[in-house]
Amino acid sequence: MRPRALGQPAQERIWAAVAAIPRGRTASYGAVARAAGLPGRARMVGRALGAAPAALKLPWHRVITASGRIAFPRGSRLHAEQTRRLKREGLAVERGRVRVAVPRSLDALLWGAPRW
DNA sequence: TGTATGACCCTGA
DNA sequence: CTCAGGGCCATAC
Repeated sequence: MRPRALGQPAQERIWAAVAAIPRGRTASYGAVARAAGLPGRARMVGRALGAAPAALKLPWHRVITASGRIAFPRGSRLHAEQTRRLKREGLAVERGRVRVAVPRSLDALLWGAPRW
């Protein structure tokens, strides 16, 4: 028996939750954890993303911290990469902080931001 | 077996 | 807004 890292099911639920984040929207690590049935385990989300096979093509860039910031250190390669991808989806990113560029509806205004 | 380390979060000061 | 403290838990050493 091969030691299952992190517990297969949990990791896969996290991947599924991330895959479900709509384009142009974001979700916090904690929100993804809750959506995956793992409340309080936000750290596991980052770990699962790092371990995710590239073939899954997950929208990992749509996952940010609860405070609306990019989790990677400023100046790091991944920080730049995530910023680029978010901007390409129409989101405004300034100093590592993500802001809704253009709210498309009242719903977006009321329900926008991190939660989903 | 024990300690350290994070793609985190929440509360309080 | 920042900072510290405590919680979380799979991994690495």
